[in-house]
Amino acid sequence: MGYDFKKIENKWQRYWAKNQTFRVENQSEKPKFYVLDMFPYPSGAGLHVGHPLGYIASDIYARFKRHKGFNVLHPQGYDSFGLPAEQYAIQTGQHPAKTTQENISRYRQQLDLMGFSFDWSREVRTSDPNFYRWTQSIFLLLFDHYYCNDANKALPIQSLVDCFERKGNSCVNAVCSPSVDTFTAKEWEMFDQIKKQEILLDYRLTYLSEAEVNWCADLGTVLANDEIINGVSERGGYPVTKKKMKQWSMRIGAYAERLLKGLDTLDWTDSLKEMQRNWIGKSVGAKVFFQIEGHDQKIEVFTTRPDTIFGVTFMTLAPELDLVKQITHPDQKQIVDTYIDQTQKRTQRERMADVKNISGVFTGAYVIHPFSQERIPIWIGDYVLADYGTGAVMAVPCGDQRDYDFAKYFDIPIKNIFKGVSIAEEAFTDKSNTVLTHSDFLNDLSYQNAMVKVIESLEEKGFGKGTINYRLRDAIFSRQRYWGEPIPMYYKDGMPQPLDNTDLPLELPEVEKYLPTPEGAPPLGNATKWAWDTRSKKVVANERIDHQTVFPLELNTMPGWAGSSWYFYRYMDAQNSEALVSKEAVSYWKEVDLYLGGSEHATGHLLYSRFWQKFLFDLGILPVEEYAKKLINQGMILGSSAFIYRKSGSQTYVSSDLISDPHTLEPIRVDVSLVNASDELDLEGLKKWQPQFKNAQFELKEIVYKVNREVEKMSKSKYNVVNPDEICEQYGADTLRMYEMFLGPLEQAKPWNTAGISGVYSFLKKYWRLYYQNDQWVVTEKAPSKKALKILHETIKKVTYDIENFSFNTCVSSFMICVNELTAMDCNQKEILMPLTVLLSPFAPHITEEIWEQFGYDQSILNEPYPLVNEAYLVEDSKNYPVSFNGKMRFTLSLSLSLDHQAIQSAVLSDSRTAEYLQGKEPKKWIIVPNKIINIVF
RNA sequence: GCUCGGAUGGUGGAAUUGGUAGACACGUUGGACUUAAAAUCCAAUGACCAUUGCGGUCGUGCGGGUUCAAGUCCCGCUCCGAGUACCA
Repeated sequence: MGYDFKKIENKWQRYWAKNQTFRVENQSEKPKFYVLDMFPYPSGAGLHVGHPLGYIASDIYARFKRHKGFNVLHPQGYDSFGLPAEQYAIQTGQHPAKTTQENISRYRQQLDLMGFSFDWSREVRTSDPNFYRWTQSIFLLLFDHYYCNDANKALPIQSLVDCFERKGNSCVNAVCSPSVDTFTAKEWEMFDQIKKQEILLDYRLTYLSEAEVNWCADLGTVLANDEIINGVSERGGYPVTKKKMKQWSMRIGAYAERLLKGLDTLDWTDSLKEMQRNWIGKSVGAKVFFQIEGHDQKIEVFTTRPDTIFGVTFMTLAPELDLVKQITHPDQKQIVDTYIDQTQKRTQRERMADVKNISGVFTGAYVIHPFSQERIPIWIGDYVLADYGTGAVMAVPCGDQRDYDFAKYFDIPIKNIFKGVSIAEEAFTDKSNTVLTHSDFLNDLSYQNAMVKVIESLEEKGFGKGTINYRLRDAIFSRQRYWGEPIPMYYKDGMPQPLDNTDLPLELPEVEKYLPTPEGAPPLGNATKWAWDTRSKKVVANERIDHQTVFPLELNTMPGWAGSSWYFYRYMDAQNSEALVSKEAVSYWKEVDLYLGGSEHATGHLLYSRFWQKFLFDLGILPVEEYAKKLINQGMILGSSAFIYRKSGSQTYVSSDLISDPHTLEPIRVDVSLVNASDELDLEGLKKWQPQFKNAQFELKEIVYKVNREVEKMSKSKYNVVNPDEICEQYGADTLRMYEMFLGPLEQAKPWNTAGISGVYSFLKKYWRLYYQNDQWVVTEKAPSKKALKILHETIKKVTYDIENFSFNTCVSSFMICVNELTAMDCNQKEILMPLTVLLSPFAPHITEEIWEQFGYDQSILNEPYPLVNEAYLVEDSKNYPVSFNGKMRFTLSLSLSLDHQAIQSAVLSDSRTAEYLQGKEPKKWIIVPNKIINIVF
């Protein structure tokens, strides 16, 4: 009997489940190692071959580390709150919890088929009340803390209250909303409760505010910046507009600098770190205040080029600013109002698509230049964004291209303040090579020197201040959805009040409908039992609301990233009902040693989770400031869609090798399972697949219909999904695992192509035959040859090195070479084959278990690096040997395993031919490249 | 526009980081075994020239440079991918 993968895989998967083989304890003599995957959202479509790529890689690494003697934590769970389950619920009325449960079961089934070594006893689900109870708890902690810039960490809000009572807020250096006014201790005492709460809300790390949000009407919810792509929603591609709403936000900006600095300590790819750096968007510059003519108020601008302040010829404000209406001159009111109206009507997408069109209007108002006292006209224009900086720009057309274009378009004067530079065509934006002129006290200074001097002067005269600005904006935390974590807040006198930690979890209420209410409230507004009784500490029916002891609860839920921002700590202690994770567990596991996931989370999950980490670190709950020192991004596996071509308006389809004029043809996607590896379409299958093809006619060149292929994202709607279950059925899980690794470098995106899988499959069959031939096990105790040992140890060396560098594709190649050579030598000694099995087992765990059962398991070999062959000799028949030039001599050496330079040197020197070339001279310098070439300088 | 990647046979991709370019696999061609098929095994396979020899020439997107030696390092381009986008 040959290699019966079905029998073997089935047997071991059951064995592992029954014996809980991969269960891991929170204490051990061994060193610990934590391998984490980004947990999946269990969608209704199930897994396709792209999903497991990262899981296979992490599983290989986890199994390898176990062999190396580590206590390995390798858990898995589900990010099970989310929009698709809710949308499905809206359409069908099925409770999202039910569909989610079904999807999870299906996922689990598929994951088990691939033989992953997860410790399922630690499974987490973000939608489980026992889990989200702690997500809510973290929310309450954020609510109960503020960020102190002096201590550079989060502190309890009570310490802020103490400070207000003693000295007011002028001495407080904390991160807060820009609207906060200064007050004294006395004034604080005089404020009523509501006012006090309002002020505190301006400091809390999670706060409620009237915010301009990205509203997506089709989804009925607010979206975060990273959920919008090209001005439309990431999910569904619906238009997004701006809208003002009361929203919970997270003061992530407080951590901007630490999030930026922390990147330097992380072993992540440069591109990913760069993405986060850009997203945080630090820019160094200055705030400058411009007095408005005839008003008390000043306009505050942020600029990175305060050195060009004498080049200012106008100001531009974002049309959304409230200030605009206050300062607009009556003569200009109509035109300004019309303009504001227009911009508000435009969606974000239209505004973005329209970058080239310059628009704006003059307000009729002026500011006074702080240094020159010149009158400077104030314009509004939609190239200025309300939510970056202060929403106001000091326009320097000679030094900024957008200001330049705006000035040219509206015929505003342009003042050149750069010596020896022409600005007739475009602005001069080069900072490295400037000399200022027409700039009063900054004349003849370079960029660097002028920056220092102007900021000094601004601060001295009170005209401004050196400032650092971040692009990173506070993250909106409210979602108008049902299927998310309830926010544990109730409302008393319009002010939010937290539940106690001991009252958690605040469980999701049942609702009749999952749509927003007719009044436009979020879906939780449909719940009839959604009020908080402060005496019984229980959720009670809405009709009992009396605003004395029973209050309405918050209707918004948390966004998708809430649970995923800390789930990896829950795995350490998943059943704990006392704390989100116990001190013992967290001090043992500490942090994730290897995190694997897609780079699409660069500015979402991977940033938010770092923020929560730093916050919980400040509170002493977590022991480290960065939870994942090492991160690998697996590349996406893409689908290879198949297209057929219909003649417009007919039922005739033209084979792709006959196409001459593509314009008369409509491309139509067909299911890839109907197409073979040579791009030939199964016509009978197609006719059965969809009724529209039943009476189709085909124009063929040969006897087959050829399709065209195109690489795109794998998705059900593109009919290009390849299912891992089918591959497991046909070739087995071990083949699938190895083939996915063999496909190419882990981090690279690549199209799925089943064509090459037979190579890996025949490798495993060949491997099996090393142990099992003619219906019996054939491994012997005979001593192996030196040559066989060399092959083995070369493979151990190479594969060990490659696994540690996540180069799994070359590992598979090394295995193939090894088995090919061993087969050719007819090699079946136990001393060779057993170590090989240990080495291969992370990749193909089922087949290797089967072999261990027969011959036992010996891991020691992985910890003994290539001890057996360590000598060097010169290749006899090398055509290069020896070559002499310019006083250097080149040799070719054999024997890869010798890293011992002494051995190599003595091998060379003891050769008679060497003496001939050296002619008695002592070698001065050796350049040794093992197994390659050595240079000797003499 | 800016930032970061990348470009190697018919295809996916190797190349120990400056040391025999094309490992390994797919595909293709030929052969063995079979009544036949499947499975398995063997051989050839970058291009061109010579194939009555062993061999030779060119070759890692393009153009230069450094070096005894460059796919790899430096300078200047071209094309492709990803991220980001009026960020003042």
